[in-house]
Amino acid sequence: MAADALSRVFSALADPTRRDMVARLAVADATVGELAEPYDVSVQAVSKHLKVLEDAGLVSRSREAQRRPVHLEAEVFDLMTKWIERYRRQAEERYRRLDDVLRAMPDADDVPPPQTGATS
Amino acid sequence: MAADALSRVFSALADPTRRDMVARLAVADATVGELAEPYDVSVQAVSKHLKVLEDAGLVSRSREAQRRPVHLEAEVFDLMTKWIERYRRQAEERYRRLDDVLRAMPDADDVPPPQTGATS
DNA sequence: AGTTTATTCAACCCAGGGGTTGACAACGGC
DNA sequence: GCCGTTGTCAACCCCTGGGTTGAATAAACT
Repeated sequence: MAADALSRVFSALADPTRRDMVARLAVADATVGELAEPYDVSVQAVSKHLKVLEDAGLVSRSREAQRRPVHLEAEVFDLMTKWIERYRRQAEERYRRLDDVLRAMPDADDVPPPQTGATS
Repeated sequence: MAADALSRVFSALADPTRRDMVARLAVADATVGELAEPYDVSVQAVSKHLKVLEDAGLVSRSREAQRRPVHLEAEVFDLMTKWIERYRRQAEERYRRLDDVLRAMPDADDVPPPQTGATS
């Protein structure tokens, strides 16, 4: 579901096990078996997690003999950081602007003017 | 599930509708009704989405008459960006180091030395 | 007090996610 | 050629997530 790339990346990283895998893959490539070892789940489950990460573009696998070493693809992170930064900045700017407004009118709390209050 | 904060944030943003809400809230606070208007889902569904965003710490609601204006809390973004940047940097550094290694040994492809090959 | 407006709560439905086990495919080693 | 290793596919189970509808709460308006 939610076929778009950004959703897939966020969704992939919403799982602590998968985040941990990413963390470990940042240090070094690894095989499925190696990745599975620390967790007490089946290798199949880990394989599924890897598929999720792969579909999100976070990871690539190169066939090498019967091993399938897993490699972290860090570029996809940009997709997220760009999205996040965009709205973070927007929100911060809005906050700053609000500050300005408040500073500019130090008096007008909420009190509507007693008459002719058509200032929507 | 996955009670940890980071999982909640990633999970919250894994939904396109919720990301769109965040995008709109970056521009201005809004009420539930206002937020619901563009989407063709029930107001209840939107209310649920907001609960998810709130549990993730991405938005806050202040009671004001019978309205519950929704406000974006951008600080939580830091949680994600920190996580992401950490592993992105690590991965990039590793990549750089690999480059160095490859540049340092321009000859040794894969070919193991024909004898006394105990160099694991 | 009664009605309207704004929002949430509760119960339910269905699809998908994460887990399992068991069988299968693809290789390298002997 | 056969066996062991490595990984995936398939079927299944259970639970959560997003959606629905209907009722309940809360506050303003009249």
